[in-house]
Amino acid sequence: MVSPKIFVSAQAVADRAGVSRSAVSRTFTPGASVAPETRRRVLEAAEALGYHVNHLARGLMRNETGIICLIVSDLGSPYRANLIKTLTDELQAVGKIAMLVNTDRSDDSVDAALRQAIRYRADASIILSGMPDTSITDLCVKNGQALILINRDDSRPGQFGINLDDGEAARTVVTAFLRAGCRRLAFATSEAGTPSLIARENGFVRAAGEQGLEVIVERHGRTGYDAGRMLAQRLLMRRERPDAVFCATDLIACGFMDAARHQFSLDVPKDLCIAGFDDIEQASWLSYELTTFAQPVQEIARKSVSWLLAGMPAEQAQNPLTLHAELVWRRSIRGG
Amino acid sequence: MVSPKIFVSAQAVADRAGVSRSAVSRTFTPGASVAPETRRRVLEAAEALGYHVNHLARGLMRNETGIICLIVSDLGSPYRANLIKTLTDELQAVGKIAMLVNTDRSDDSVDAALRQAIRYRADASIILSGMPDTSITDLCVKNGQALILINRDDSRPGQFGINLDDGEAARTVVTAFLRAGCRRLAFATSEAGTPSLIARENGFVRAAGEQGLEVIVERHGRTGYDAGRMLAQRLLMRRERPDAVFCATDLIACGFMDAARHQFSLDVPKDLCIAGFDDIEQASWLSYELTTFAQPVQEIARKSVSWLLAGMPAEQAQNPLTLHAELVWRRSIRGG
DNA sequence: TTGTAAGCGTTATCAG
DNA sequence: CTGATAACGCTTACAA
Repeated sequence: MVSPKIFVSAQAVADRAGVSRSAVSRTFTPGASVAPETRRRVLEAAEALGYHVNHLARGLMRNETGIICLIVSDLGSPYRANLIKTLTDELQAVGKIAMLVNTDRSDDSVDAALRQAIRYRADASIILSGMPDTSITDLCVKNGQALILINRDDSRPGQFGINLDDGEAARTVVTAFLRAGCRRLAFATSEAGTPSLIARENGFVRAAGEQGLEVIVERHGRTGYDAGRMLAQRLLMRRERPDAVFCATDLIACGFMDAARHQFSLDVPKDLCIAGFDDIEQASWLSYELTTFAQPVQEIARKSVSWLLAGMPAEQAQNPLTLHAELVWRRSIRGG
Repeated sequence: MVSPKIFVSAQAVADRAGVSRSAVSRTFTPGASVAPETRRRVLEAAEALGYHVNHLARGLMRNETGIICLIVSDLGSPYRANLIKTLTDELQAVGKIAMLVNTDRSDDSVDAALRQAIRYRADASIILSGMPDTSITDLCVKNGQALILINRDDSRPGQFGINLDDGEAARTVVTAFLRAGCRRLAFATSEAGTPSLIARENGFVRAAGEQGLEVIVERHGRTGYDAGRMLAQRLLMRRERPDAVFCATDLIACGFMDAARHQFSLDVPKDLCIAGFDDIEQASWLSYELTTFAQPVQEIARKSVSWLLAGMPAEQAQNPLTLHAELVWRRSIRGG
């Protein structure tokens, strides 16, 4: 950094407008009482000088910075990118600003991220992936920092959790597979062990069990396209090849489908039915036309923001909010 | 916001450790001189109290906040998401933090974003899309805010520009198409009019012209998959169907390829050669295997950050930096 | 409605 | 090496 950084201050504006600096402050404080004429002169001077309120100093006094910290891993994936996009949109719409912390590098980096949030006195942190230590989340809550956990499944007091009904989605898939005449069910997932992935797996195995069917569960690597290809490799080489696969995410499903078609020359959905989860953009592409569950991204973002503004509704104080993931029917399962 | 927000201050730590607050400050300032014993006691007290330096206050004094503002549209697209991910990674590695502003909503929102950057006294802004008014960029530069423009093609003094050699890439494509025996060239692009898209178009038309070939340029809608499908619809219904298409981005190429195969039953690359640009993850998926140009994302991020830290190298003071986009050869062009 | 003055949590300066 | 003191740019009683 070489720059001089000489920003214009409220004092300078006050001098030019011939008023006190409090008058300047009030002009830029919504709802403060200031005479129209004073206001006009202040705004004129501010415009001429290129004045912008220093939000750092303001945050120092007001004890509210307007900064919301987004803590996220796997930011490059379509689902996450979309969620971030929607969240920043909603935040900006109410005058907040997003601070972005990427936790791809290491495992304890969620803690580090949360510490950053505290240092910048963020009004809240939204955790989209990874689990922080309770010690540090306690610190956040103690310091009055709101904490929102998305798809993380746990619900400690003082935190706001949003989850999906992965269990119900899993039941829906089993029904669809059965109706398509499938009997040999498989679940393809990664080794990540994320709460939502686990919920989908357990839900699927249980629902299949209730129909008297056993599920082959295969897991491999990091959640993504390559994992899907690898999982197909393993599952489709079996003697008793599955005829229906529920993939933990759409990315896995895309990889799985590609391997099934291009490497095993299978016809989807004739030889093999596939379902995914997330409804990423690629799921609707002509090469996939994947039947999947849509994450209610918009609603997740809206609920989060409204909670930030209005405080936690009493009903949610203890239990996390559970939203519905809607089935999007496309061609990867027979007989829609 | 309901929360009380009682953060612990340096004073509290000083009291507990039995030292002055300057001692506390020095303990957390890299390179400041403080006795080991004092340091130990301060750290102990800080740990016990859960103290974290207030970066807002620090920024106020130091005139350096550590905040870098990322201004971006189309954040959900694979290329942009990946760039953001890489940039935040690189920024965090040197102790900076990213502030994210989404400019999808309106056209003048880049200006609004830049104003946010000023309000929070960001050390720099990195503009990944859209063009701000010169009036506001001048304001940034005047205030000592560094400004980095990526793929924006212009180069005003005090700003740091990074571009790709789209022209050379275009020449390379023409050569590849000719070698594959293609004669009827087309360029598929959106109506966005982004500098890089225009550079690719002009470069392609020119390079083809040098070989005595004319290019059919078709443009439609917003840059993305759907535009690609639509463009295929138009181009492939022509009497003289093109036998080679250069798509302005990979997303367009994916849509184009899908439409060509699934709606026009064409064989890629036998009936039709396709090239894209960006090398997004999907380009390597088995359903596409798209020949494309890789954006040097890592290098873009590295250069940006190093410029932030070290200041602008003299050679780049006037001219933007031009990086090379490497051809990634896959199966969508015949005869690699 | 306005100005004055105190204070937010830091860091930089400067004696000791 | 340490501690007092003065900024930094703002908001907000409080008094005028």
